[in-house]
Amino acid sequence: MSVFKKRLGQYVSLGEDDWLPFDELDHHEQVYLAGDDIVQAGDEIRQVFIVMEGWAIRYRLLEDGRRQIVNFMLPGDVFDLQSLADLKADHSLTAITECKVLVISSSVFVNMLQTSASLASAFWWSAVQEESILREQIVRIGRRSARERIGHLLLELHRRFVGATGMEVERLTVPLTRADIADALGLTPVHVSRTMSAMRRADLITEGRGGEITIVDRAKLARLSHFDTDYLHLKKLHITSGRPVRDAGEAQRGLAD
Amino acid sequence: MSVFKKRLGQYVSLGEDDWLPFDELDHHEQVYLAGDDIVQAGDEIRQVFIVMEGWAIRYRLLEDGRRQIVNFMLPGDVFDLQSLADLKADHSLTAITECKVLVISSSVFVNMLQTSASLASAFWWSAVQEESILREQIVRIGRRSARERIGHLLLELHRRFVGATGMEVERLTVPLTRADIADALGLTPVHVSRTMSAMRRADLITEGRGGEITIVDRAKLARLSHFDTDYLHLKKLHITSGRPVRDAGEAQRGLAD
DNA sequence: CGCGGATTTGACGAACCTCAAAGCCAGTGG
DNA sequence: CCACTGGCTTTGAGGTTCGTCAAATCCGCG
Repeated sequence: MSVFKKRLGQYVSLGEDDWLPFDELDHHEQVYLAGDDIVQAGDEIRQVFIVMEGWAIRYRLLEDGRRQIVNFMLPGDVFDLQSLADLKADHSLTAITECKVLVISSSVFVNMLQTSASLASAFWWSAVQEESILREQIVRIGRRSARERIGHLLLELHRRFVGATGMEVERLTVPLTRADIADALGLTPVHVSRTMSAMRRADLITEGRGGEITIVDRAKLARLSHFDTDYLHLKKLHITSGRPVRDAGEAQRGLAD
Repeated sequence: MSVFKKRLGQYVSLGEDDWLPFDELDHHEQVYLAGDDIVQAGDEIRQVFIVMEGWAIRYRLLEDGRRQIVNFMLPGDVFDLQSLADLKADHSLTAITECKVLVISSSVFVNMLQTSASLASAFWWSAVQEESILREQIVRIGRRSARERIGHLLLELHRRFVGATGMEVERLTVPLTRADIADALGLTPVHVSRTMSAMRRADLITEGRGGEITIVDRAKLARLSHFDTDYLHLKKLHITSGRPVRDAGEAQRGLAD
């Protein structure tokens, strides 16, 4: 099953049949190389995108060159649902690794949402989760120290990666430079470097070659970073007649997992 | 016309007829006093809320008491559209002045969206704008100095207030303490106080009694704060057969207005 | 007038930034 | 196979912005 069906499956249980209206959609797959723009600020977008492979960033550039990464797009993430409102993009999107992306015309997509209540519900969850991640990003950079920010971000990326791929990896390969991390967290590359060195010395993380980061003790790092998965809304619901109903068998409130 | 019809009217042109499905909705009005919680983190919300009067804040509390205000809710703002996905709130909402709020059951609200494409489009815009404001908040606290943050926030609040009420006020009455501003911008009350004093001395703002703030020279403050209204998506579109079409007569790109 | 909450001011400290040089790769070409 | 290159990371020294603590002031209100 594809990444993104797996990801939406974190929240809703959809059978293969439920996906039919989606599978019949007219779409095409597009490959972007690392560094390619997917969306530029000012573009009028008429498509919905779904990341199938690779990582991308959403960011804004200030006139003086400062950059703020707003969030990360991982495999399974759906984006520019905002295009359904037919607005100009107020930010840019760039692939940071080679990316395979599914492209669907907004109007075709809207039609699908109208025919299938369960799919609409699934994609609505995706939009809600994205917004929730934005809010958490605000808390992260507004009220946390450098070490907390980095730890918290790593835990989020790990959790999202596991959620999307279904692979319970220990080691997370993060294709981010120190500058990327800095621009996401409102820090400088230099300070990120220093802080991560300290985290390595404190046995919180280890780093291998090629951006491979291992979180040594997730519970410990979660405590130090005040990380709680609630905002990712990972509880699974069951769809019944278009209205999701909470599944009592899946109650769990996750600390670092 | 009510505040929030006026606000949604910033983006879509809806006649009185278009509002009929909405006006027939079963709803009630609720008054909250300053300090009252409207939503608490952890609540399972089944309602959509529309602020008619007053200001509210959406915030998260960390275990050690740190608070981050995620955004401000002004008259005309619609919130907890996320409740349509039937999730637990991951943040709290509190009135900071006396608030009059329209409360509508989520399921009733969803039905309305399905019957009226133009209303669905209008509320979709509202959700998109809210998300865009969140992104700008990230840029604001991630990559701007204290003075830029405060100036930028004041300009946003001013612009949103004018948009919602239709009143082209010069003087903005901001019911925020220094602690509120600090918690919104990732600063401390002390530093906010110092920075605003400096802004007064620099003739950027003046403050009267009761939280009344006047932005002396909007264009100048906008330049200093790198404020650009694009992210508020204020361009008006016309609805035609459910799909909005750009109105060529309204092209304008706003600096501080 | 006096109380309580918010704001301001001052002195000092910490977290994070800037500039700059050195180190570390991975890839390239001789 | 080795030297060279360019990008990223690390380290150091010193500076700035913002935070902390605490006292003083202001202001609305009973």
